[in-house]
Amino acid sequence: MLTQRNGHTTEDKRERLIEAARRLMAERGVAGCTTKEIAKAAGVAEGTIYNQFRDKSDLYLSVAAAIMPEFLRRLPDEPGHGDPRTLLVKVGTDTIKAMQELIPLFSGMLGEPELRAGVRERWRSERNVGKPHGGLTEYLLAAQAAGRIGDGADPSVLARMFIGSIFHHVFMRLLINEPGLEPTGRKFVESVVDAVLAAAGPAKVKAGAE
Amino acid sequence: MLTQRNGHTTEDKRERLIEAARRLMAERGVAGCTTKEIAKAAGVAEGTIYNQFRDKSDLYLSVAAAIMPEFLRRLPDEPGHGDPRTLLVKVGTDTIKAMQELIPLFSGMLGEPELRAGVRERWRSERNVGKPHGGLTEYLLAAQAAGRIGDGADPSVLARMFIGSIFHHVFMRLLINEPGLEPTGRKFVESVVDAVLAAAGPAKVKAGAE
Amino acid sequence: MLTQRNGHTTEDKRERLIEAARRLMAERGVAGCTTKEIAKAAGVAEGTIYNQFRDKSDLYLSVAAAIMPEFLRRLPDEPGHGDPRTLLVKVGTDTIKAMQELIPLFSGMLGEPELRAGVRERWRSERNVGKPHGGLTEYLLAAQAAGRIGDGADPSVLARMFIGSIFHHVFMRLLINEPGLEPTGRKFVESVVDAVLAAAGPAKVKAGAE
Amino acid sequence: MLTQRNGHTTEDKRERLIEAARRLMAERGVAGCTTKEIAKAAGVAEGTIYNQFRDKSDLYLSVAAAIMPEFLRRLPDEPGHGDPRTLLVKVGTDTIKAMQELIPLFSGMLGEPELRAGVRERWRSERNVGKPHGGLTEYLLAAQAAGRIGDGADPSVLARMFIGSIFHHVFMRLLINEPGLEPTGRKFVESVVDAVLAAAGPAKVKAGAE
DNA sequence: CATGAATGAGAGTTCATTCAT
DNA sequence: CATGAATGAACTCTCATTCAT
Repeated sequence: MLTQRNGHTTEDKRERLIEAARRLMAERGVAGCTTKEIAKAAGVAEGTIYNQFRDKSDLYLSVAAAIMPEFLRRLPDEPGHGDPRTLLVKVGTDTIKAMQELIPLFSGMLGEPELRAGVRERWRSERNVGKPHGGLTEYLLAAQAAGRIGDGADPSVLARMFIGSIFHHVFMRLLINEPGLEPTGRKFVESVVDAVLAAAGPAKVKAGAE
Repeated sequence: MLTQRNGHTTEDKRERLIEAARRLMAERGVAGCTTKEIAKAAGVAEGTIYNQFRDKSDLYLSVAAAIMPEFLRRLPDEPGHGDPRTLLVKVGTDTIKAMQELIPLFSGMLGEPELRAGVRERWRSERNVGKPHGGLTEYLLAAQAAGRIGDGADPSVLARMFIGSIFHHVFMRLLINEPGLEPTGRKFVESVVDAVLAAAGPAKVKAGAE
Repeated sequence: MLTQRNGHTTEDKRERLIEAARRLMAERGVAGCTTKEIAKAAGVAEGTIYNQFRDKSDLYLSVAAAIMPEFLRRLPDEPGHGDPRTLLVKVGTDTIKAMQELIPLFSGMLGEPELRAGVRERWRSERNVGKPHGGLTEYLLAAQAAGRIGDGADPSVLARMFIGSIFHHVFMRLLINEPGLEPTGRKFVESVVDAVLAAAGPAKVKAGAE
Repeated sequence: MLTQRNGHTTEDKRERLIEAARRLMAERGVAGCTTKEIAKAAGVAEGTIYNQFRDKSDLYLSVAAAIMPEFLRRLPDEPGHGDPRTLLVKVGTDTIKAMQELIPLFSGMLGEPELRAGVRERWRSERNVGKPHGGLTEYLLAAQAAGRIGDGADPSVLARMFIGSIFHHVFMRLLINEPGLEPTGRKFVESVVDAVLAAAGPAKVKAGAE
């Protein structure tokens, strides 16, 4: 690993840039984020961005690529254990937190076809990335199979409703910035989870009876 | 009605600008929309924008103000009649169409605090504007009271799930632009409506039995 | 005289425009003065300016032409009477007041050769206009001839020093806007008058001895 | 010294911009001076202005800051030597030259309160800057103390008359641009100096008798 | 590979001027 | 002659990108 004279490695710089861009983009949106600011926040020269990334779009895509795996890792590898309601509430509040970064990022890409093509390209290779309900669908399917939640509804639809509600909730909060909204939105998540479980119908197995 | 030298009326110009901006913003997002392009698309000189609107933000807010009432008008004034499922599917597909314009518009505002403050200001005066689930909540409440849908879930939560699912669906489609997705997304809406009705629980009154 | 339906005469509009332009230009300088503002201040439509004046420059020149005669009228027609010192102090304080309008006007013309050519043209036809020391020179010459002030210096030079001191004084005040400076600058004028009289040398005739 | 790709040094660019702005502003005034022109005259891209200066105002203020020290340096450090008349004539002709740059610069600032505030701010820290008669006052005071000029008048007033006459002279020349006026105005300066010395009264010490 | 001054296309905005009414 | 919406050239300033060091 090459160590530079300032004590940072090259790999470091790339990561620092992604980290800085991620933070700034979550705060101010993509449009309000200049390369100068990102470089300064990362503690590197502006030109360094162009050594590490092809252009600004490439940096954005790398930020997106860095966030998604974390986002998807919210879900348990083994869905059979624990109370589904408790788990879904946890997943929901985690999702709220993650969405606060993801939404400004994605929103800034809407108007730029090239960026969108890039993100599409990158996501094609990764399972479930870009389809945030995908992992959740698998979890719900497994939970239905185990009888831990009802099987009265398509788990894919349940997952979309769950994610969609939270997505919309966070989006509107970012847009309107109502000071009254509770920061984590736990109560909101709980009511959504209850509605999702109600849509699924009665479980075959009592929760917590493992 | 005063006719200007180019054959258009004054009122016309303002409307044409809003119409052009609306179209371009839905296509390319707010950021990818220059005043020059908007003026050209409206068949008007760039300076005319500044006769009709204080600045570009004011034009954006006017576009938003023009879209929202149309969006809210989707809902029936009298919720007691018609099959709830049929109606909700209609509302859902209308919402999909409206969201295709609203989402690029709103997304472009996320990074700009001043725009957001402006939209907040304008919406404060209008009932339900900016809270797209509000009108729907009222409809569902009335439908529950009439026994046309089940009352096993908070109608506000049902409305959020309904709107949220569609919002997220359209957003991701705009982002990923999967050519495979059906344009109107009717099938998607139907499955969401079914899940919402399932979450509400069994209706007291048979649908269509009026 | 043609009377318009709003009760103003055409001549009125021209005067009102000149008056409004004069006020605004003294306040904000020529550059900070738009045709829209001037028209509004005059209570007429913007287009009316172009009925009354060829263009904005023509309006400026008309303002200049309106101010100068007033400025020159400060001097007494018959210089033989009154105490020269008292009179010069009066002339000086009047000049300060006039300069507060003239300097922003002239300053705005410096960078525009066409305006300058216009003002040169107009002033060529009027005696002493544009040579503000000219009238004063004549007064001082007469006062010297009458023995009311000393004849130890060229009256033209004395006049230039007198006017120049005040011009510079007002200019710097407009530039720096020192709040400490007394508004009328009477004390400053008195000291300048004393120095001018000192430069002229002792008078042959005692002041006030007529 | 870092050499940039076009062969100029960085320090060079800043100086070249100030030099170009100074020349153009003296020629055409501040208002008639675009950033595009200044950049072109300096042989630099327009954007470079904004690397070196916060905005156009900052460039103006830097030009002003560059001119003033030169202007003040006209005065001798040791006022006791040389014939006062000869020296004052030299100072006067130097002042005429300097004023040809200073007046267009200052005139352009009259209508812009922010610029004026900026120049006030910068001048507060430098002795005598912005009070062009200040240094001259000190010289005249010393000359009076040495008996080389008369002490019959307040040296501060004498200095103001001297500077004021020249200021007004140059201003009107810039405004009217009479081709007949001699370029340096030496004769004018001589007559002013004579009047100033006359106002001061007879010297105690014969000129040139050191 | 790191740097950051230099670049210039292009953004939003202003404003003197025109002209159909 | 009065009006004021329409006009578009020209302005200041931003910012992703380049490249000599």
